[in-house]
Amino acid sequence: MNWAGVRPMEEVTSELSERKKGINKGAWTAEEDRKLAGVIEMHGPKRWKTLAAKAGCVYDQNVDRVLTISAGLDRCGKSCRLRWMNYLRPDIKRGNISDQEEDLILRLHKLLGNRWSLIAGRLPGRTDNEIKNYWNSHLSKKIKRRAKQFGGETTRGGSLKVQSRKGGGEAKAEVKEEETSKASDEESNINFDFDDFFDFSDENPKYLEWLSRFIDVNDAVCQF
DNA sequence: AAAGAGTCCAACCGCGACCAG
DNA sequence: CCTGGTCGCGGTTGGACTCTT
Repeated sequence: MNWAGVRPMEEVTSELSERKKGINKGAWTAEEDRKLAGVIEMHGPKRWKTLAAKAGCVYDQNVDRVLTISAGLDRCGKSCRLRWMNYLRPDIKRGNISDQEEDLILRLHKLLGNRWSLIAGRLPGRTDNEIKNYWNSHLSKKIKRRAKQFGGETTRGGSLKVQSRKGGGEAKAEVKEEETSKASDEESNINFDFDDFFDFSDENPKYLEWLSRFIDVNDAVCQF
């Protein structure tokens, strides 16, 4: 292989981003998916802006050189990240939310409010977007129906709200007594009730075993 | 069969936090 | 300390699909 005239990755990256004036929007095509998956396979799911520019390049990491350049992804880094996180990731679980998962979502939402990423973190293979959509399309209605049915009585304990921490790094749920998450307030006639949340007395053992894979119940109780 | 209403979900947007220079 | 780039989050939107009339 003759490397003469083959340019370093950094040079190509900056040229590609220069070239890109129009950013593509809307639904992703199979070709875009393939390009994005390819470039993530090589570089890992990070530096999304750079990845978007690199997609379309055939890159040999052994020699840090670009072998060929085809049309890249006219997508912003944000869009690439979202596509990967919500659709392309290999560990994504497809299919319907099970009853057990639904129950866990309900419990976690009571505890955390609209902290979808935290909730998703307890449900392997499920994305925050998926859970958020599921909540908005199924569960919120279900709860409203139930509340109507039982005359709005949804709580018997004190309320606990979770500070919303938008953006940045790993999620740290800071539990605070006074906080206002606009969205959680909306549903939050549903106040958190420790007794209720951790009351597994009527659960069958099989479910508890499943649940314990995602929540260390003892740990959780101790934290409060 | 057609039109309107309702539902679902992928994708976009705006914002705030983090971090390197 | 400040600033710009980047990332991740929750809210919202819009189009495709399904259901109802």
